[in-house]
Amino acid sequence: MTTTDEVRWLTADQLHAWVGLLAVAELLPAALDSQLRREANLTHFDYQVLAMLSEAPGRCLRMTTLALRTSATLPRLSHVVERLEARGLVERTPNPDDARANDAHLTAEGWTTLVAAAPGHVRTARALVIDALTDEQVAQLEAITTALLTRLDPEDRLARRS
Amino acid sequence: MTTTDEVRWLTADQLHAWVGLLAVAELLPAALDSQLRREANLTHFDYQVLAMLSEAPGRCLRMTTLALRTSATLPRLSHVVERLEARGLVERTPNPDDARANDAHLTAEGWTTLVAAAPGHVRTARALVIDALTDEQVAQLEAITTALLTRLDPEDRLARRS
DNA sequence: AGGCTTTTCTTGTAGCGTCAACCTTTCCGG
DNA sequence: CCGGAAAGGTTGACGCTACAAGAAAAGCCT
Repeated sequence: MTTTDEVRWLTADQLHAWVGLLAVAELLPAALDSQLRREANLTHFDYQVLAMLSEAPGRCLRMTTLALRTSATLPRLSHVVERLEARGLVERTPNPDDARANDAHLTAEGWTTLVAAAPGHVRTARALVIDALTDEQVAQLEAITTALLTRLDPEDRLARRS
Repeated sequence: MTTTDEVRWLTADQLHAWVGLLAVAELLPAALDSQLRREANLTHFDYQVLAMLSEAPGRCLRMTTLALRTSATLPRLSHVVERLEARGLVERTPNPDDARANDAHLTAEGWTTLVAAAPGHVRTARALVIDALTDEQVAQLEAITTALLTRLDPEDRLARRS
């Protein structure tokens, strides 16, 4: 895999931005997990699953669609939904149109759990990210993440609800 | 923990930036792990450990210092170094000045492993992040991550080599 | 010096994610 | 139709991380 090309090392500015991004990518998920574990006994990924279901029509999505919306692999989602189902927050039912597919839908208890967890989560999002930036920086961040996702997620599988 | 204050929900712009950042924080570490696993049989965290040691004077750091430099908990580092030591990439020796402390230092084999892995890693960093952004955006990203780290890492434990 | 706290690091366990293998069902070419 | 390939999910095993507990040395206070 080592081409004969010379390596183009990073400049000091580029290195700073790179190291900063790595640190954020390392610390942010841990911080979100920690807060949600404490206050709602949920993983951040659990929360995302419940949130995506809550926004879907009928609060119901096929497993594959849900996996794409949450940027997760199918085995991972399968395991997580299995646990959420054991806790009564989600239910799986066979899809009537396609016997291969399974529909995951949010239970009433899952809905109340999500509603109870949401305020604390949003507060954390503000405290750690949004309120630490100027409005201009928020706009810049949106443009930057969009650019990065074209590389990180070429098929653009992410939720584009608009 | 639910204060009586009303929740300040996110605006559409803020939500976009937030969701984008979450997706990046989810996908970037996975992509880096994947590339390094394939080409060098290293975790991205393994790589960071080796890289930090390589930059230290004498290619040697105390475990606690190394943990701070890599934003890791001490148990995590202890386990990782144990595996790296089993592979001959790192060695642990008791610190002569403080009998509680252990020094981790890079072996010759660890150095060659790191040197072999570095070009591919830098290429990935460019392909996924740096080359996807304009110079102006790189500067913006550096400012944004710096602002975020004051919240995510209040004690500012991260490497500040300058 | 004696005892208490703090620091430093290791260990063990439980939980979560990845990977490979597998089983169905559906699609599609001939 | 029928047989092979693809799509949709599940399962089990393995590896890594967090958390809690513990051991040992250093610092501190009197």
